[in-house]
Amino acid sequence: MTLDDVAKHARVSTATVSRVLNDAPGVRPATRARVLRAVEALNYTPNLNARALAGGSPRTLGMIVSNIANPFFLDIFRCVEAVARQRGYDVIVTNTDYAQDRLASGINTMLGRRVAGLALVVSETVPDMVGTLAAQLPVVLYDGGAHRLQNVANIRANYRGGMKRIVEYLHALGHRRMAFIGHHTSLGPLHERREAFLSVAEEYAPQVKVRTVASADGMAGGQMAMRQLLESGFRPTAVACVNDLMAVGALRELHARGISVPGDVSVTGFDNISLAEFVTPALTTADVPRAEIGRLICDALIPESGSVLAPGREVVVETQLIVRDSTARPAAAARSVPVASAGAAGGR
Amino acid sequence: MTLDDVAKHARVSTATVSRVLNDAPGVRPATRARVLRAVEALNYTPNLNARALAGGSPRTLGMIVSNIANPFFLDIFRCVEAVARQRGYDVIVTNTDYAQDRLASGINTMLGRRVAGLALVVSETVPDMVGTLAAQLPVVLYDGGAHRLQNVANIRANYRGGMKRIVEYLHALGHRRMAFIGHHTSLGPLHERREAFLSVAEEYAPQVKVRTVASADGMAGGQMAMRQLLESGFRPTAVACVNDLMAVGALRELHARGISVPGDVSVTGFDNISLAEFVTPALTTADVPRAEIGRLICDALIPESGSVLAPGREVVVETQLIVRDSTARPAAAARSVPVASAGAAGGR
DNA sequence: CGCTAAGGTGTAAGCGCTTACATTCCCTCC
DNA sequence: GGAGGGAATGTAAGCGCTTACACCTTAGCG
Repeated sequence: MTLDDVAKHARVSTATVSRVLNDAPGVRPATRARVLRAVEALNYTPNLNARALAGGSPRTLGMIVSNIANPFFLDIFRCVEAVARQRGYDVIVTNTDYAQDRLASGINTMLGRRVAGLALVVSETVPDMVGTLAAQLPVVLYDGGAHRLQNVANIRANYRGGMKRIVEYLHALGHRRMAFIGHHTSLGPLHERREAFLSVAEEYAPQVKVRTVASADGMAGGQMAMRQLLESGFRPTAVACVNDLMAVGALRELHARGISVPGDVSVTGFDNISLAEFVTPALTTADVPRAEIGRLICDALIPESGSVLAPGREVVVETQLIVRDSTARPAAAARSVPVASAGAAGGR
Repeated sequence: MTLDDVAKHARVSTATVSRVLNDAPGVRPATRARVLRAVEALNYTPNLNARALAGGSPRTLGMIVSNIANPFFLDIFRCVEAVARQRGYDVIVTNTDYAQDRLASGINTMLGRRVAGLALVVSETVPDMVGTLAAQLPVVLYDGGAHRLQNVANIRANYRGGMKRIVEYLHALGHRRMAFIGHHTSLGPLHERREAFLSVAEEYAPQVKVRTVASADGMAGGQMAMRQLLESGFRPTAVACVNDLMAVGALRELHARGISVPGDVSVTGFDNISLAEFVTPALTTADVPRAEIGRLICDALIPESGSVLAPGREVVVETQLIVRDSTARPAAAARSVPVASAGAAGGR
């Protein structure tokens, strides 16, 4: 089924059919109706490849995320999709699993598809490619960290601020031995959260002892990290996790060992994915507004929208502390007895 | 950057460049090297649209799922992607949120992109369109239910069998008042699970009392359904949920009301998503082998692979009961006394 | 040494669409 | 009634690629 078939059937030229399909002005209603009828009758589906090739605006957005299994990324994707869809775009997504080579190949695929714009919602190092990339199409970077670039729009969440709020909250509750559970701590933006944790904790040093561990992103990773932490001998009264998913894993390990949360140990997450409300105990976390991020991404990528976000500019979205049931004052015993094994003061 | 540029740079014709890029035989190694160097130098990315248009095999698979926010579907997607990727294909996915019109538009988009094959992993009614669809490209249907079609490959999980095993297991534990929590119970395959629950329960009638409720798919829906169930006055000692995600929501509601699981009420899920292991208590569920499903989908869609799954054929994958901590014998009181306003046992 | 047969490489015809430009049509107005 | 002017429609040139086919080497053989 091609445009030509439709044109013949409707007894018009391909140009007219094309006009109807792209609802361009200047087609007599009668003609338009005839064409639409032909389309219907022939069950015609435009060939998107041909359309893209011929230079019609592609109306497809590309998005690359680090870990689509993490609901945080998934939420962003869904928000972007919802907004884009509403403006007549669809979005194709690809996943890197934090692997840099997959990022590169993902970018190439997107480029090859000639997407109208590309959102890079990844934590891993963005190859130099991105520099030249921005010359070819609108690009927006979420969480680009150190790789923030001159000529692309940058969105980032104030992770430092959020983590600071979490640590201060824990400190205010009376916690003096804290740990941080992260993943891929070498990657820019993830590194930042760990740094934020450490530097805020340091403000309270030497009063507050810290320790950090890392594992793979995900619930299993969180569980593993908590296991390592506990086996290290360090006995934190509060554990801050780099994201909610890992916190859920951490919770699991604590439960398995009969350590009560928040009775014995407080746990915090980050992101405020919907799961955070559903685990037991419900997670204290920092909300990262995915809907807003999604909207910003679309604004930056779709020309029609009055973009607030010019290339080269950076928008910082704020996080918000959400207190639920996984945090509480440390047990009296823990508060008074400083415990010697707290030797391993964190990273650095 | 076009093929032409590369050709000029390498001082060959576009045909030769194309041959190199598709590693077709019959290019002198020296020439090949020169072309590759030019590609490198110019940082050339082939235009996938043009390639698809020109009739090269598309090497892109399409997949449509009902609810990508449900890890079950996401897992299938990831498995399909992994296998496809390994065979040089990439896959684009789109999401219907159980809406039939979005299914139709998704199919059109996929068709428009001229994907090499299309996997329909949806619960909603598949429009007649599918009939003609299969004439155009390889199509595989997962869970097509009643809409199983003659000319497409069908994969389905033995939900009935899995549900039967769950109900029998619960019955064997001594449960005599059971409920079922579902969603979209009008949709074929989802309807099937509810029916399976009811018919198995009926075998034990009138000894076993049942009740079913439904809400939206997802944790919030599960919570809502459980709330409705409890407020209805019916006091089941066991609740079977249509999937793990809803079970997690149900768990939450029980916890909020201080009803202990499995002490007061047993809960089961379905699918065995990874979250099922991480919630407290860990969910008893039925494992649906997503990896196998993913492999079957790829086999059906990618011609190279020695497809076990010819069009028109149906493959049934088996489920397996996974017993964890959310099920137990009903409390003695519940077994003898028909009504139990379960005392607060709650957390921990 | 000339002929043939491959193997390498180039040429050019599309693939299905969009769009600038040309053409036709139908009114309007003098 | 004919000229002028929009509005409606048609024509055709690509978009970047693949591929059948033509062409030109080169090597092998008699």
